[in-house]
Amino acid sequence: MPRLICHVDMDAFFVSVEELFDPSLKGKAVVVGGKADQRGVVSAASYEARRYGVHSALPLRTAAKLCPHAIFVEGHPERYRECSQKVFTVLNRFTPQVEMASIDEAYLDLTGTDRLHGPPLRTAHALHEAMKRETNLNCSLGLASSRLVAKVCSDQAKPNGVLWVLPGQEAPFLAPLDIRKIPGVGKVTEASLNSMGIHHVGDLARLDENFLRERFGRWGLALAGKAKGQDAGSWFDGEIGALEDPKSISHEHTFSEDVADRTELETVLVKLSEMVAKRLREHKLYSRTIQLKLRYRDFTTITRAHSLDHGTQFDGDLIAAVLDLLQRNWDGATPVRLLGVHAGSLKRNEGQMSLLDEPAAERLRSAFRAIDKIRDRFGVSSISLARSMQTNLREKTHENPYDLPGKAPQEKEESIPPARKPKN
DNA sequence: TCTGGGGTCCTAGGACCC
DNA sequence: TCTGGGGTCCTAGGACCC
Repeated sequence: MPRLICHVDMDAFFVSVEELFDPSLKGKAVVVGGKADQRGVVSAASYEARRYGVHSALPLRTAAKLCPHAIFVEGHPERYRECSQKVFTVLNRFTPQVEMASIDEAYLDLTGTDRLHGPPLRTAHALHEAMKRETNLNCSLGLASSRLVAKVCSDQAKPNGVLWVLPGQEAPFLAPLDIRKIPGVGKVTEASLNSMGIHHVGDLARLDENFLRERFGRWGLALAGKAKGQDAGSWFDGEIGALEDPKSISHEHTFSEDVADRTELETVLVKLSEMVAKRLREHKLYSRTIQLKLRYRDFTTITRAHSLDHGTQFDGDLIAAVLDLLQRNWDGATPVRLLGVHAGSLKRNEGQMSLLDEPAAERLRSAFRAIDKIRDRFGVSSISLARSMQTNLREKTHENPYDLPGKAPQEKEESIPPARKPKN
């Protein structure tokens, strides 16, 4: 029996959520992502704004030129997460086999649920209506025998539609579509395929697998499978709904104007490190590879990594690694556009090489639990390790205060600013 | 046009070990 | 001595997705 996969994709999700909070936006050209003159790109555009050529990833300033009368609104990640949770709740009632693929889309495995919900189209329509009723949001649904076809399907069904591709009809459904409709085919692959005279999925499906493998390596094999609607390649395969740990956690910041001041760069790196470390602790994960990212004015971007001999989830370790990487890789003069801190090689435990004995490690963890609670209430910047405020001192004394992951808990001082109002 | 932020996966070279 | 082959780790960069 073929699988029955449903892909649910929320329509103009960020814009629709903003409309829930401000109904006056409805029916207007709305751009979510920031102010019209900011450095940044469009996160989402309403269908009205799209008519002027505005789309996500477009620079905000360009969007403003294309659609001068558009309303530009700041994004609200908390609102989107909250709505995403409601979406999940609705879906989860139809089957426990739900997997949120991102904040606004999900896969459901509906194989064998016809006795419970009826035939596929009836199930899909029930889901569609339940979503509208309970979240006030529109979505589009794709039904098919593979994730890949279901995803392409929901895209074809947009906006606010339902589309089912019957088993056996995958190839004829895909054949006339533009190659770009295949998830994983972006600008570069498209250009490359176009140069070979391949424009539609059907052209690709007719090609010899070996030819594609010679031309594109393993990616070529995956492509051949995709052209036939198979969940070929690694990540599309597998159970729906299996929860997995994240593989990396990162935060980055683009300055509104390029910065060449060391202290300012270090201050931002400390903050980014603290945010990453906090999320490592929330996930109960330890990272062994800390990476610094630098982007310059001309957009050239470098990443420099350092692997530790033990995993860590503590601010000081990340800060030490990242400041050291900056020291070694930044010339001290070139203006910086973006800074990033990335934690990779994530594990559920520290590994064998921990520098701390277990009681010390537990004292540290408990100190950080307290710190994280304060940060949850008052914001990340409300509390820092005393040392992390002394980036200047490090320069002057030529010693690195972060060499050890919190030599002892008493080294950390809580510093709560006098009158800082809690958010909300 | 002047390019965010959070991710995943893949490739490729060099080190290092057996 | 002029020369292997495989496996794994580390690092850097890039395509792609939402």
